[in-house]
Amino acid sequence: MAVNGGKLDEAARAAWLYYVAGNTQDQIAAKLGVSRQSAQRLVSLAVSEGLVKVHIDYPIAHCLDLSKALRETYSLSFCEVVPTDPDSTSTTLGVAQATAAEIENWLGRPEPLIMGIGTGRTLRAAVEHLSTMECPQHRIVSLTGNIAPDGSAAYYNVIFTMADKVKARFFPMPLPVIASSEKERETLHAQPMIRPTLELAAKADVTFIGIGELDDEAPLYVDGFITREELQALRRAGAVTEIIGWTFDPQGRLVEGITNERVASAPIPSRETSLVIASAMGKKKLPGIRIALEGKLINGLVTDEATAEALLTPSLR
Amino acid sequence: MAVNGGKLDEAARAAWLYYVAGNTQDQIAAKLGVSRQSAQRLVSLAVSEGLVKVHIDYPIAHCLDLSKALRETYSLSFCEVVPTDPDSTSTTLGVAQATAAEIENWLGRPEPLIMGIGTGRTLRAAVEHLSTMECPQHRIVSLTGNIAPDGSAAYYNVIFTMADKVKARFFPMPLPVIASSEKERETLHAQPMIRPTLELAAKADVTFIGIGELDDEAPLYVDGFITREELQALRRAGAVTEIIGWTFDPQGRLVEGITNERVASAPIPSRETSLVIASAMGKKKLPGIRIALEGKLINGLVTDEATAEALLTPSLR
DNA sequence: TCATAGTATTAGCATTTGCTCAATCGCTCA
DNA sequence: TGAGCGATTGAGCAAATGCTAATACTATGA
Repeated sequence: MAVNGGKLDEAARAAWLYYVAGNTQDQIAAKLGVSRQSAQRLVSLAVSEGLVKVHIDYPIAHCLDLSKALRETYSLSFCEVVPTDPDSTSTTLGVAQATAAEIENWLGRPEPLIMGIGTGRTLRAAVEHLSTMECPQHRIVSLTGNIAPDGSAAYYNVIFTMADKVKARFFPMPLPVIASSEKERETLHAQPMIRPTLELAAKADVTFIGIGELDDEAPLYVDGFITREELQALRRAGAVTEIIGWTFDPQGRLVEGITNERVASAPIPSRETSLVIASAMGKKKLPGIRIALEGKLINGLVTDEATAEALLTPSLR
Repeated sequence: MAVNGGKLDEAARAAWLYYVAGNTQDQIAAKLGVSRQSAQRLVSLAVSEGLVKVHIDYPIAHCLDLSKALRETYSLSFCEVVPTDPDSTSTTLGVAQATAAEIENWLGRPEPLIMGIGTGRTLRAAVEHLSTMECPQHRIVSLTGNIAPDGSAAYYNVIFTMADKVKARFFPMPLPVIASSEKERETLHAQPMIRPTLELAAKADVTFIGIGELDDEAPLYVDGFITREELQALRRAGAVTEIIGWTFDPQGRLVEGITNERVASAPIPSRETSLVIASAMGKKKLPGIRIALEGKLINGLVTDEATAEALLTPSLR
């Protein structure tokens, strides 16, 4: 650790000399007393370790227009649109960074607040972009259980990753994502360790969530929280999208009778009294995002240009 | 403006594709439908226009140690130490960026606050690194007059530059930096436009200042606020450093009888009830920083490694 | 002491980037 | 209409960067 820390220290220094002071790698090598190649390694290590944060501080007109249009069309309190890289296959590029910036923005406030955190690939990517911060005044509460079907910690439950980066009071949910029966869920929720956490989640000032698909790569199915049969039953019952374990039909209603009665997650916090921000982009998520917007399941959105444009084109449904 | 804005828009997009999405300039050129060289130009334009903000998000152990040591030695409430580039001749490299980040940090808070702003090269460089922000809840007050001896706006009075970047309520001081007599100063200060500004300055929650030398390149002299004779007289009277127009001797006392009676600046706000952060680095500023620290003229500091180390070496005085 | 596995370092090369200079474009004004 | 002039563009090249494969080093255990 000390060795590794020392290495990162050097990497940070090299990256500083490179990006901030504008040195070439040769100059850095000379200053740090290493070879040119080692200097290059240090810089690229710093980049790959996420030590180097780049952001483009200019409101691109088209993105601003889209974000304004989305805010008006769906009466959102918050909306951020990042550029699209047409060739990239990533489903988080840009959105992750912007979400991280918004999370940091909230955590940077001195007055204590409660932040709710959902789950998923996008949110995980966002959390990986967080800076290390000290904010013991805040409470961060997971909205979903963190126990995978095999008993291990669910990988895409981001709260533990977040705890590595941010010093705050964390409230994970030591629960499965979906209980085996409605009764079990009630029992679990009544536990003295769980109840206060659920109450905290309901009081969140701001909440960040992802939006899940229910196609063949549905995260809920891929991660083993539901069976293939349950997935198919959900789809037959009209479920199209999933948010923190809850599945919704195209009208934004919870699909009844299959898994929702057993979902152990907290409900989505109130959109009347708090901010619920979804981060999602990409064609596959489009129907889900639309449902979340039209069903008023969210009142904040981080997405990319291409998705924003599609959301503003009413034609294809 | 529309043309220029459109250009910056493209530049921002190119920079985003380059730095965030990780494209090469050839790929960017293809996506934007321009030549490789044009793409390169757009990216470098974005960099030179300051659209690209890079920061290294890793606490370099040595810098942290120094900042902690400085905090303890001089009972500071705030201290930030940035790396030193041994070859750089800049007197602002790193410190400007770190100061800008700290200013942004304060301005990002939702609760209204009063920020005092001094003057000088370092502060100006810091302000140039600020992002554009909307924060109408805050009030930003200049501690020094902004009228140069020739009647024009004083260049190193940073409040107008800051107003270009940040949307807040600004309170400049339509005064010369040094009045022609003690009496004139009293008259000026009694003016209905000035008095409330001075009162505001005294209530600042946080204040950012630079530290000026009194050698032959003393900013006060170079910018024409004092004559060569006055500079020499100040030095003979023991003055070593200058903060927002006020000159101090090695014990941190105001030097009497030469210019201080005529300085039209607001006093340095209280270090008991507010945070006063100085940004300065470099050998030439060392005596000034020392005086500010030992004389308790400040309770916050942004500096670089080399300067920090020198400040912690008591030997040479 | 020596073998060994894993890690770190170096050399060399292909790619990418930044810069200069000459050519072209587009706009203004006579 | 066309000369003049600044701004923009593209070609070519030198510098900087990133990658790969080969080599050296280090720590561990027999």
